[in-house]
Amino acid sequence: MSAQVKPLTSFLIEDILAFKDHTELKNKWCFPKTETCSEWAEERISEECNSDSTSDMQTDSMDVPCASSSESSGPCPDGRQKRSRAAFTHLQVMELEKKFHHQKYLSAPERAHLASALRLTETQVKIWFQNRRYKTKRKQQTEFSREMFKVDEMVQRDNFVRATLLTSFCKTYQCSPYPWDYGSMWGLTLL
DNA sequence: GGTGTCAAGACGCGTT
DNA sequence: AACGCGTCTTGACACC
Repeated sequence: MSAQVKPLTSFLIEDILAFKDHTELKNKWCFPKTETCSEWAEERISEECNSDSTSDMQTDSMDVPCASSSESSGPCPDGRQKRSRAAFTHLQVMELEKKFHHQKYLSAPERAHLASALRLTETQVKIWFQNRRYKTKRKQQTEFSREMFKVDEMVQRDNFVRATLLTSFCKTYQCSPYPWDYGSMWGLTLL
């Protein structure tokens, strides 16, 4: 690891300790119920120290994406290599989310820096941001269409009320011809 | 078994 | 040609 880049877990744990809303963080990342956020972070620090003292090459389970169980299981019976799906750790996702919240696009140097800090490949960071932008867009679109559906419902209800009122009005006062004969002129939509 | 989530694959497009 | 992007799909996985 380069000298400029902070060791990952310390880098992230400092942020977690600085995180104000522990409850939100715990809910988001499903910390064990008995653990406070600080306890959890401190435990991770001690884990990091232990792992550092044992082996530099040993991968920290908190930092490195979990390889899927299939990855070690080899190729499929038909000979094709079984596709694996890396599951990023909570800390990695949290850092990515934080960065994404701050900026939706990364420059190449920023991507390289983040990738090395999170011990991911640049491609993984790039794809994560790509997928994240798409996810945001999709969410916005569904919210928008839900709103439009609501508006449409309101307009229809409004038209129905207008039509009902006009009908009863005309019946009461025996209007002839009925107002809907002038609908196009008045710009009314009668059901 | 059905379903949702998510990293990665595929494809087309624009930019350099 | 190489690259990054948006978009949609796929496959692995977890949860019920």
